[in-house]
Amino acid sequence: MKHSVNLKQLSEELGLSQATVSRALNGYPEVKEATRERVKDAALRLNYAPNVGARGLATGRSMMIGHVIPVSTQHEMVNPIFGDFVAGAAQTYSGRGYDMMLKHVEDGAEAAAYRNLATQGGVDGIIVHGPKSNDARIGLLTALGIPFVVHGRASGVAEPYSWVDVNNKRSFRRAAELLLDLGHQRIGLVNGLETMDFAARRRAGYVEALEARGVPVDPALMTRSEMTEANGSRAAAGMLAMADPPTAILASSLVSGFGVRRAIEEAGLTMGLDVSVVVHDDLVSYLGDPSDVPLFSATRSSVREAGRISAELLMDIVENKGLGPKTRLLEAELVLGRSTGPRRT
Amino acid sequence: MKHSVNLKQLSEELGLSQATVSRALNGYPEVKEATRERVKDAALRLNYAPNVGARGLATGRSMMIGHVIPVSTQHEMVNPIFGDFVAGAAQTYSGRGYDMMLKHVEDGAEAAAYRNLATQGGVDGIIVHGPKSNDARIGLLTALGIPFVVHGRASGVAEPYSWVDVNNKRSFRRAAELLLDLGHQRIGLVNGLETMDFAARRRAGYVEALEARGVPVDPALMTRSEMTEANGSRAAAGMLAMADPPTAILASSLVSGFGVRRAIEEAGLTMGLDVSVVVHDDLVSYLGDPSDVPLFSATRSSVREAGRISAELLMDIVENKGLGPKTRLLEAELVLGRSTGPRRT
DNA sequence: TTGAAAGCGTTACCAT
DNA sequence: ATGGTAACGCTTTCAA
Repeated sequence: MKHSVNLKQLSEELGLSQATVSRALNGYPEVKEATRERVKDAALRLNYAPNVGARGLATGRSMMIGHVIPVSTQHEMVNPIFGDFVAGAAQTYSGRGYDMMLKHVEDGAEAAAYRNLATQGGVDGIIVHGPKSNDARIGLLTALGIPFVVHGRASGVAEPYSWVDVNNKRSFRRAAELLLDLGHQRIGLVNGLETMDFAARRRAGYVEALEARGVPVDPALMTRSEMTEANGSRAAAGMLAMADPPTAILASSLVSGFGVRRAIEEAGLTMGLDVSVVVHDDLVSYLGDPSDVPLFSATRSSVREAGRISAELLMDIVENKGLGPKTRLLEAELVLGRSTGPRRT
Repeated sequence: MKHSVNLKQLSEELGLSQATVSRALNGYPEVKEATRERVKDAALRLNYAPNVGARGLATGRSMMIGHVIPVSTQHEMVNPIFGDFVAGAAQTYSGRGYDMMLKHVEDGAEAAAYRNLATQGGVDGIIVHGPKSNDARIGLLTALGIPFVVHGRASGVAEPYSWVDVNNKRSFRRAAELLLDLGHQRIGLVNGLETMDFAARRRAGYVEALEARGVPVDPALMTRSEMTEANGSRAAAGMLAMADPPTAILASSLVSGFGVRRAIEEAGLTMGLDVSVVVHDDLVSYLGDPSDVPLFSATRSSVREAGRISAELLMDIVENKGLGPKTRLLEAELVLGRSTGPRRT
């Protein structure tokens, strides 16, 4: 049983030309209103929907935006914020008639994958996830001439490009300032991998705050590793075992914050009393009321918002509503947990 | 600057016909090896990639699988397992030359959206997420004749269809049996919304276990609500406030498990001592070593595996490698936490 | 206000 | 082993 028709069949059924039917359906003004209604009815009745491939061929636009899933084969963790970002973006696309394509790319084949994505005509634009400080993809996509927006920034890239990012640097400067205000002089930083641009910015903010107060920056108090609980725990444990341990720790994510908490407990210390902890989180959390949970809060909606904004920006670029590269700097969420003055100074 | 060519330009450059070039690139055996090499080189050099729309038109296949994002506008929570499932699926698609399209659908427009998805020729198959016990989408997609695989099952649907599911019922039967073995007679169930098929199955397993032992099933000990921390907490608090409170609680997810734990603490009780807790989890967790965490463990990889299996199954169906509907029943992860015998009986 | 026909970039059938 | 050419289903220019 055939459950749908194509344009030709629809037009024959109506006794109209394909051209007229197409115009009627696409809202061209020159079509008589009566005709348009008749066409719309028939389209609905016969279950007509234009073939996307054919339409793409004819218009040169695919109405599709590509996202590349940021999974490295080495550490096979899917970034937990990815789901929410994508959900926000997809919703926004759908509102303007676009769809979203998700592409999985193996580690080695990165360049080829982006090149194909840009060449195959399958997508009108691309969102770049998880930029490194000096990310080759930006140059590549610029050269290829396909519209793209980076979620995050690449500090090492000189040429202009469009991005949407959270204010990581200021967020970490503020967090450090807060701890400094409380009297802490030795503040540990448990950071993510600093090849990732966001992590580098976070450290910069932290360092900036210390230097502004003349507090020495101790490299031994700055760790960087993938943001897992185990790493956070290891990093914090190392610091706490020092001869001159930190009285406060600034953790770069919900996940490493878990590890930090664990390390503090295992060291026989009390969080918020012996050691203050501040966690930055643009991460997925499933906990409801922050007041019940000392360590972190839920910021899922902010990630979705970032997805929405990036999507909007990219579609504008695709549709040429904006000329040069555009950017959006968002507020970072800063979650304060158990932050008191130093105790054992 | 043009950075890529189409088939025509490529063939002209080579002095060959488009047909030959196409065959060479698509691995047809009748092409002379020397020619094939020459073509491949040129394709790489001139940055040729076949236009997906045109190819789709010609072949009748889009090499794309559609997923519909399960976000209801009411409770705007993206299911946390979605990200991992999708990552597993995307990886599998990519291995066989498929891509993944993610479609956001507003609550009201469900039917129309699936109908278009099936009609537009944009996808070769569909994965259905979050089935209700009597899910209309299954009948719709079957009628439309497009290949699809359901992640989960719809108990109320009589017609055959393909699905991949976790053994929720047996998992909950076992969990309840475990608690019964420990001597518990009053076991609370904090379940998800039972319009969702998985939640109904979970309750069935729980009830089955109790009835098999002749333990009365108390409706007051069975709650159902969306699986959030707040709901889990509310549900557990209600039970604990009863004249005859449960000595053990079976929670339907990591998230509600959090809430249960909170309620127990707030009631001034001790988990594992006053109240035992067992959590079922096919959910995302970011914690490393389960031994450190009494309540739950990480099962992210199992969700990705489900994504992989569903993807593989669907592609087989699309490619007609299997005839009738096929199914796969997976082991459910059952996480035991602080489960001791009843204390205050 | 409508129709005819020329693409859009492939693949696949039929020749050679 | 290779070439010519008709689809595939749509949009859009040009005519009427």
